[in-house]
Amino acid sequence: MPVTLKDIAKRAGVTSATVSMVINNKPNISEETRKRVMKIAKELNYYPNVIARGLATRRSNAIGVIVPNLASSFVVRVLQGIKSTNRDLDYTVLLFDTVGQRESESQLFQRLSRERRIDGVILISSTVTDDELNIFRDESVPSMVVARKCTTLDCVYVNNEQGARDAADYLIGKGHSVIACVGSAKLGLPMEERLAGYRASLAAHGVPFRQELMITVDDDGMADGVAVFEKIRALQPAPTAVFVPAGDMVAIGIIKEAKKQERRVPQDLAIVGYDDLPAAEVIEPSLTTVRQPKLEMGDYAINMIVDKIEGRESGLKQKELPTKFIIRESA
Amino acid sequence: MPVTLKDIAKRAGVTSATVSMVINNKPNISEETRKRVMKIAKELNYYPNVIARGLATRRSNAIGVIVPNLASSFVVRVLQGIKSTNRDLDYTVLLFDTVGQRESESQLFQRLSRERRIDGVILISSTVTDDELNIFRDESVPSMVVARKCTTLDCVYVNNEQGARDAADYLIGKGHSVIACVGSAKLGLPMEERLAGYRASLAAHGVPFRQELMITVDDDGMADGVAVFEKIRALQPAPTAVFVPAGDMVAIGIIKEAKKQERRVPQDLAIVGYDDLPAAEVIEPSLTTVRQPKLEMGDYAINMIVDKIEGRESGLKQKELPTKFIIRESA
DNA sequence: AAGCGCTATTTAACGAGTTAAATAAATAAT
DNA sequence: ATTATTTATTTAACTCGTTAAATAGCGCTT
Repeated sequence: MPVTLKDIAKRAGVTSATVSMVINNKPNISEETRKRVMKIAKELNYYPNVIARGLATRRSNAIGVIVPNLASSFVVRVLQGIKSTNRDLDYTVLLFDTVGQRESESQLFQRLSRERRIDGVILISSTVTDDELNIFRDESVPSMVVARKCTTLDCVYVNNEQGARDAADYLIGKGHSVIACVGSAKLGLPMEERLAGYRASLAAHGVPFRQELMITVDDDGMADGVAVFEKIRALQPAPTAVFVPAGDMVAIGIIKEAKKQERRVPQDLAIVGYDDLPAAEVIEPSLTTVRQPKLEMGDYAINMIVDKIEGRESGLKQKELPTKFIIRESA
Repeated sequence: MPVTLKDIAKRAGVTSATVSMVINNKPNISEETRKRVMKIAKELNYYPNVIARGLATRRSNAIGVIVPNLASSFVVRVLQGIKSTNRDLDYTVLLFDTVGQRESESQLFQRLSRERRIDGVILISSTVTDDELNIFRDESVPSMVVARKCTTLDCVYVNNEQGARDAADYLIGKGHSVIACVGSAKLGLPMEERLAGYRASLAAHGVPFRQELMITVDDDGMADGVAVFEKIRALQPAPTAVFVPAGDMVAIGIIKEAKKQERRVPQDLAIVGYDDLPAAEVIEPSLTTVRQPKLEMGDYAINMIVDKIEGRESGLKQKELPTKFIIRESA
C-alpha cells in the first residue's frame, strides 16, 4: 500500500489538509510544520496520487496526443519534438493513434476529455476536416492541430505554398521547364497549398502550366513512387524534373525505380521531395527536398498547449513556420 | 460540466449506485431499470470518469511505455506493435522517454506506479541492468522488458546468438573468411550475444577468430558508420566482408562511405546489418540484414502484460522470438 | 397472519486528495 | 486589559465513482 497524505499526517501530528497544503506550497503554514512534514514525506518516500488529486482538482496533468499513424516518420518526428520539450513541463503524454480505428478523431477526443479528463490535446493531422475541428473547439479543452492551418482552432503549420515555390523556383532556375508534379490524395489542405505554390512559381517565371504533368498517388509510401515512375516515363512532353509534394518516401520510390531503369538522377531526371525525412539522406543520390521543421512544430505545440492550460496564453494562435529548402544531390 | 452518474440517477429516479451497477453490467438489476438507465445514459452522452473510477477501484486502465529514445526506428516499430494490438485491449498508453532524463528507468517507473497508479509497464530497453530490473519486480506492478533477456522479470527478446550466427554463416558460405565485425558500446547484453554468435559461427566453420577485426562504435547512427569505415580500410588482413551487429544505421553509414571511396558493395566489401529497419530498403545496394520481429515483440508485450493485469497469466514469462535473415543486395 | 427467501434498490463508507469556511492561538492596536 | 487582526490549523464538504451491507418489496409456505 503506497503512502498517503493521511499516513504523513498521522506521523506529523497534523491533519491531512495541512499536509496537502505543505506539499502544494500553499501559504500560511508555519516554517516548523512545513519542515517536519517535508521531512516525513521524504522519509516515507511519498508521491502524491495524481488520480486522487485529479479528481479533486479536475485536472489530470495529462495531454492527449492523437496521431494518424506511427508508421509515418513525419509524425514520429513531431512526436519526438513534443516529448523532448515536454520533459520540463511535467505533463504525461497519452498516445493514441487513429489508424484503423472506428472512432473519428473528434469522437476519440470527446471520449478522452470526458473519460480521462485530459487537460489538452494535440492532434497531428493534415487531413482533419473543419467540421471535425469544430467539435474540438466545442469541447472546451485546449487543443492544437499540427500540420494544418485552420481558422477555428489553434494550430501550427508550415508555409506550404512558399515551400513548394522554393522547390519549383529552384528547378526552374536550373533550366527545367517541363516539371512533373506528384501529389498525394491523402494530404488534404497542405497538398492544395503545395500545388498552388508550384503553379505560382511556374506563373511567376512564365513557364506554362500543363495539367497532364500533374500526377496523384493514393498514399505516401515508397511503393507509390515506384509505381508512379511508369506514369512519369509515359508523359508527353517528357519531364526533365519531378517535384514530389507527396513527400520524400514517394520521391525515394521514384529515384529507386529511375535508377533501376537506368535514368540518371539528376542528369536525366531531377527530383525534389518534400518533408526531409531521415531517409532523404540515405538514398543515393541524396534527396533535395523541402524541409518541414518537425521538431519545432512539436515543440511549439506542446509549449502553446501548456501555456493555454495554465492560463498564460489565450486567444486563437495560428503559428506559421517557414520551410527550408535543402539542396542535396537529386536536383 | 460533463454528465455524471448522479445526473443520470436523478433523471431515472434511482440512486447513483444503481446506475453504476447498470453501467458495469452487474447482476440483480431489473430489466426495466436497466433499459431506462441505459437509455438516459445514451441520451446524455455519458462517459464514465475514468479518474474517479480509478480512484475507487485502484485500477487506472493505463499502461506506461518507457522508451529510451524516439529517434530510434527500432523503438518506434516496437511501439507501433504495441499500439496496433492495444487497439482491442482498451488500455491507455502513457508514453515516456528517458533520453536526457535525470531519472533512471526504475525511478521513473516507481514514480509512475505511485503517482499514476498505472496497471502495468512496458520497458523497451536492451541496456537496463539487473539491479534496475529488480526494482521493477519489487514494485508489484506487472512489467515487461522488450529487447533484452532477463531472469527476474517478464521479457520478450530475440535469439541474438542465432541471428548473428545466421549472418556469419551466410558470409562464410559465400566464401568470406576475413569478416570484420562492428559492435556497439550501447547495446548491452544483446550485443554480447550477437558477438558470441559471430564467434560461434566462425568456430563451427573452422574460420580463425581475429581480435583485430573487432571494431566497436559508441553509438548506433549513420555517422558512426561513416567514421568507422576508415578503421575497416586500415585493417590487416583486409576484410572482404563486414558484419554489423551494431545495427542497420551503422551498416548504412559504412555502405555510404564505401561507395564514396569507390569500393563496390558487395563485390569488394560485403556488408550485413542487424535489425532490418525501413532504411535497409532505401539504401543502394539494399541491405542484407538480420530482421528482428519488432512489431511481434510489441504485440507480445502488450498482450502479455494485459493478461497479467487481468489475471489470465501468471508466473515468469520469458519469450524468445526468432530472427529472420533477410538477403538483399549488400551481401 | 407470521415467517421465509428472493430480488431489486438504497445506504453509507471508501478511495486520496483539495479547498472554502470555521476556529483557535498568537500578535497588534486602542 | 480588551478588542481587532493576523496566522496557523482543523473541520467538513466536495470530486465521481465502487461496493459491502442493510433494507424494502413481493410472492410463497405453513
